[in-house]
Amino acid sequence: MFQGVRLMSNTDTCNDSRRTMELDNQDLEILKILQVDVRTAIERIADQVGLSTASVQRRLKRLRDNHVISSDVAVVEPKAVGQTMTFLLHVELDRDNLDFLVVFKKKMRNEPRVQQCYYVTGESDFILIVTAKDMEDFDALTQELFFDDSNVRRYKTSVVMERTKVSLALPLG
Amino acid sequence: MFQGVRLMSNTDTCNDSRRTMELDNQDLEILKILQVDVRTAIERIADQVGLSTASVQRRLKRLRDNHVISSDVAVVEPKAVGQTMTFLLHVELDRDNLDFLVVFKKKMRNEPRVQQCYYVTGESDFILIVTAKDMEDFDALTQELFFDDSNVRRYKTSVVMERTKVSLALPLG
DNA sequence: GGTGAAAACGTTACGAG
DNA sequence: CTCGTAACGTTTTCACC
Repeated sequence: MFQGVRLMSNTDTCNDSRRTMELDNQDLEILKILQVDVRTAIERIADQVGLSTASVQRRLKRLRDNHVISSDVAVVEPKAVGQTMTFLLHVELDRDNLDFLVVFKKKMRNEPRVQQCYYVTGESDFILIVTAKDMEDFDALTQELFFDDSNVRRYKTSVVMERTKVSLALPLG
Repeated sequence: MFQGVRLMSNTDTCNDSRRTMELDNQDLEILKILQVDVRTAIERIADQVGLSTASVQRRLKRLRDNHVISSDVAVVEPKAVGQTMTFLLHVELDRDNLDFLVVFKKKMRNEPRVQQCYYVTGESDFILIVTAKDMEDFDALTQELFFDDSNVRRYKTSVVMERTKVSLALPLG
């Protein structure tokens, strides 16, 4: 019985609607606006871009269907919800074993206090951006992530004194 | 002539509607949902939280007016718009002079390729998360940011091999 | 905090270029 | 294949309970 994953041959088309999509200037204009405020009325976008609402609508649907827009999120102010501290961690793993990597990444993705996790070149393996309510919360987190049954060789903590710029916006056009 | 910054006395009230607001579990539930998808219909949120749409509506307005929700953004997929590379930079400034700091921060906020900028404790002064179209684009950026008329003592580049987790979501409740 | 009517908004079908 | 117009359905908003 065939239990493996069905792989695509070279000639197959990758049909997960993630193929690169051509974007014209008007698409980019739409993205520029929505990157700053998703709640902008389509009518207003239409005015600004010089298209009808229907056209903007269609483009928007295409942008979302093709995962050019990967998500639409409300950005919450950390201090307003008691997350008063931000840290930046450099993490070095014990081995470059693939299984450990997979386990570690999964752990990061499942931990809400880890906002961001980057696998990088250089001395460290991973760089994490982490929020915590207070020092105690942070200590508990490092305990969970790095001591209890872990393959972390060492880690280095930087305290964020100021979140000078925090965004996911991209340069467009 | 008075040229300094007008400081608030201890007894002044900071009247920018950014004062801490009490959040109950239902507010947190609303935030949890919107953090993942701002486009969730209010009716659906109401169902999930166990309130009427009007109530959710009012809470939402309060959350936005009080900057608990600081913005609503569309997250764009970097690769889809030609931003194929991500870097993490450690930057050390020449002096801890306040004016230099202010100038540097402003530069970071005005540069679209700098997505994030954190002022941190430790060896480095700043940590940047940067996107670029390619190596050439990245080179141009470092040139602009760090060489032309700058107070940067040194910087270190890490190439991001994988954006394992990239979000601005916070742990709530 | 809930209800419901009015208004605003997003969506889709259609015909045109 | 993409546009705009216009009618349609849904969602949000708001005065009132």
